[in-house]
Amino acid sequence: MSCETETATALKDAGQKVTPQRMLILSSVRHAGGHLTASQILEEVRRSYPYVDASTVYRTLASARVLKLVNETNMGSDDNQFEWTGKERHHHLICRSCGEETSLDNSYLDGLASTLLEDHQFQADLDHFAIFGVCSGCVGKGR
Amino acid sequence: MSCETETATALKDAGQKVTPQRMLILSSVRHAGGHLTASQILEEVRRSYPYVDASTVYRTLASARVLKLVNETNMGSDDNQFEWTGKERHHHLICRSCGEETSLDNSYLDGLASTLLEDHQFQADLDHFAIFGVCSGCVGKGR
DNA sequence: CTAGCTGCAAAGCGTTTGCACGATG
DNA sequence: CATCGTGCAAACGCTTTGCAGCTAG
Repeated sequence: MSCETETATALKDAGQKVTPQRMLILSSVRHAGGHLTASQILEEVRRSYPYVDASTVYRTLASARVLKLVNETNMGSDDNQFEWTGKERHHHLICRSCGEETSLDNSYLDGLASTLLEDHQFQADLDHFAIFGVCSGCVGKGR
Repeated sequence: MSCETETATALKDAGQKVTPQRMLILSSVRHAGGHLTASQILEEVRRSYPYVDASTVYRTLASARVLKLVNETNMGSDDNQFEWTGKERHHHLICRSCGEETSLDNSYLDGLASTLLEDHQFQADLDHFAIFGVCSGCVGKGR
């Protein structure tokens, strides 16, 4: 089953209609291989289908988020970013200085999650985390 | 030295003027003992000084942030929250279900910080972190 | 055919900015 | 008295909503 068929099936299973706009929006997020802001998605989609409205993008992303097809994260800037929900959970190291983003394996936070559960009976939602700091390159430059 | 004197001194040392608005805004954050949104601060300040403008609050908070008197955090909602920068670093557990906030000692993230530095040469900025999840009470209720 | 998606336009919300007046040091 | 902060109003960017028409199932 191709990516597109899979996405279409997910929509149908949820009782939602498959429209060209939705397929473009979801494809764009899926194949970006990272985070996109809503406006980046809009821009991307408009390359192949110029009359898509911003509200359609927001509405599509909102329902796709409910279906767990995409997830939304605040990466520090004013507008949130969306990305395709892959199988593997992962996190991000974001450099405050140069903006570089590094993926971080989920195992780094497994320990923390179990400690929080033990000490605070708190089920931490550590599926997708953004950690800010300064990357190796920028530390070297004394920034 | 009282809280107010200390705040005033910090402003003067930075070459900024001490005005009643600033003192009220900073006092309000300082004594809240937690996070406040910009509009909560505005509301609070207007109780004693009704003609304060929202822009003044934003401008004051912006310069106070530069002076490290306050810090700003995105707690998941649309508008950011401010809090007084205390001596001790700490984090927050925020319940996705009931909204309850628990403070978390910094020690929980010390290990993570050193691992990130070792493995990725990444100086993580883990001074003030918001961790989302489900608290003990809400887990019990099956939410 | 009918539910629900789309585009358009307008409004909503938090935040920022330009400007002239007023207060601080 | 010079500088900087303030209030006011307007602008701004992102997001949401109401509505009429259209389209997928």
